[in-house]
Amino acid sequence: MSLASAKSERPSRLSAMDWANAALDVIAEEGVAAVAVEPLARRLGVTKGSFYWHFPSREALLAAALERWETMEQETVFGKLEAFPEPRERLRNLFQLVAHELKPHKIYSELLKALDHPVVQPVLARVSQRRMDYLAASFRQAGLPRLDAINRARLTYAAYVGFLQLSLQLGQPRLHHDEFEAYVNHVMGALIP
Amino acid sequence: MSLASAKSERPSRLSAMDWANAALDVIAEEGVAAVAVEPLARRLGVTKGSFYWHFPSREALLAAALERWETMEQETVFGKLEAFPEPRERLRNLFQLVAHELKPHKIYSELLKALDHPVVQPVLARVSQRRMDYLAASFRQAGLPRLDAINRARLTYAAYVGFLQLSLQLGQPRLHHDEFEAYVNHVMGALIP
DNA sequence: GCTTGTCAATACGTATGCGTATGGTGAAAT
DNA sequence: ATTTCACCATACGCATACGTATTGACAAGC
Repeated sequence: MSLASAKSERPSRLSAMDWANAALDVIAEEGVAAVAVEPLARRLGVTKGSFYWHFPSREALLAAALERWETMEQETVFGKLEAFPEPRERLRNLFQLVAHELKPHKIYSELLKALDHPVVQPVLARVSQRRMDYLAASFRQAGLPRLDAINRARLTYAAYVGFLQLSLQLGQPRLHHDEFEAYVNHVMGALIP
Repeated sequence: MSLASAKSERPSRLSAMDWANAALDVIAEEGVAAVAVEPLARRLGVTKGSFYWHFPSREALLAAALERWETMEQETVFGKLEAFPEPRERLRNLFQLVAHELKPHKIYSELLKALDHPVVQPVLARVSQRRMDYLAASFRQAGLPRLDAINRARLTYAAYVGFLQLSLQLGQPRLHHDEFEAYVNHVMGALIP
């Protein structure tokens, strides 16, 4: 635990980033709708008098939190994949990556449920587009024709999004480790050329 | 327009089913969170004094609406497919069906975004499970081994759910008719054995 | 024609959320 | 030691939502 990161430490004084981080925590746990000023303040051990010093509105907090998430996102997901130059191998590792680190995808999953919100929509549109472009480029390098690569990327990303919602939100494919491993292998066999 | 179905007809007196239908309309248009008593009453040209005669609470309305949707669901989606006994052909028609009738899937898509709600969750769990079982059985009949059929069903349904969220909610793959047709063909080529 | 039952209007109480205004506090700067 | 400023508490106004209680309208049945 660092100086001012944990929730129950009372760092005495907060910064705007503390609020943004707390907002991201709440999004991951209870969704965007649960990001309310007074509950957040209680969670941080202060009152909303503090909040409105750091932010002019709830929307501003959401925007700041999402901006923070978007940059973190880009580094973690794409950074780890540049180590694999061979496209097929990179795709395999992409699947393994999103398969074994389900927790960091909770936020993405919750944001999918809040696409009505005008602040959320453009952020998720950018992130999703970047990822699909990345997928399409990888499929292209793996030998698929241009249009096939694009459609395969759409299908692959849709499968990712759908699996996220079904497992994280619905709890539907409640798979154990072995079943999950078998599913990932099946997906890779079906989607990687 | 029938006797008491349209929104601006003022049928003078309402039934519980009218409220449930209106709730489903609102879910399709604005999501579950938008199902509020007073706005619904305004929409129907009455006040909430009417509502609380038909239903004891908002939750009861949601439950009634979802029950109605679940039964309608089962008839429309599965009924049209029993005409095709050959499994591969049936799968093709299933894809074509959900591909060309996107509007009836709006409710499903909105319910996916409301899985936090305790009334929504079990309904969507049942519907999704039935559909995945149906898919798995079809893949099995198409010649896939048991476990492969199950995993292929998971993958296929995840692709369906993901495409729904990406297109209906995010508006991400904003495809024209030809592109869409090409995508569906690509999906069928990749997923149907 | 009077009663009864069904559906609806009105008024009220309560909770929660956003945002504002204003005053308070403690630590650092001078 | 005093001032200053960043941060926070408190109190308020307002809107929206759920739910209750009471009264009213209107058609059907007797």
